[in-house]
Amino acid sequence: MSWTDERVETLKRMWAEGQSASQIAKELGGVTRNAVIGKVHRLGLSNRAGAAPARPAPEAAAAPAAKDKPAPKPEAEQPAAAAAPAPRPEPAPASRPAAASPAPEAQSAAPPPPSSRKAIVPAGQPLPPQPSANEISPEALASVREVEKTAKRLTLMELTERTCKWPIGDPATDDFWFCGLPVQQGKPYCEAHVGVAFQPMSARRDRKR
DNA sequence: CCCTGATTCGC
DNA sequence: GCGAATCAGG
Repeated sequence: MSWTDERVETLKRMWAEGQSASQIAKELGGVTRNAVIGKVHRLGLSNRAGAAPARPAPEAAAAPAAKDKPAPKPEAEQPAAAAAPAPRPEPAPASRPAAASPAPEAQSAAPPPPSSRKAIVPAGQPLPPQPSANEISPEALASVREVEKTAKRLTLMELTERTCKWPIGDPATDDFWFCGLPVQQGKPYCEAHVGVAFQPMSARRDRKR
């Protein structure tokens, strides 16, 4: 795969959106996160908001000796960076593009409690893609079935923070185990199970009787 | 252990 | 220019 304009564009966009290099690599396909990071650097768009610990000076290493080591120029870094001391108006930790709320009218939630309350957190994102369907997507179901074939079949005691805790089988029988595949970070389940565990919203109607 | 980005350097 | 290997940190 090569860095076509299109791919570079996607890279730029996603990087700007705060997507991680691995996510971008996954999206692009055919490249590793290393490749993405390398490209990001070469493109000169490195540090996103203040999240870069910035490797301290690696320090000019030892002796170049006789090899082809042109005189190491101490200062020869990014020319562009220096010229643009980007002022950072918003220290917002969230790198999400502010949701467009064209409706200035009331309607919006978030009734700000007058006071006497601990500062309420700004509130989460507007949960964008919410398919109205309360059904599990066919793909999700399919992948679950697929996954259950390759699951690690862990026992309760074998579960860790990083193993999918999705139960499979009947607890009343020996045929019961936990998925055990690597969890999706921050979630209790693997990707496939997260897909079915966190449904958009369940319209669990009380049975219509 | 999982992840993140940063840097180096042979290609 | 590219990106694997490596590094440093969370």
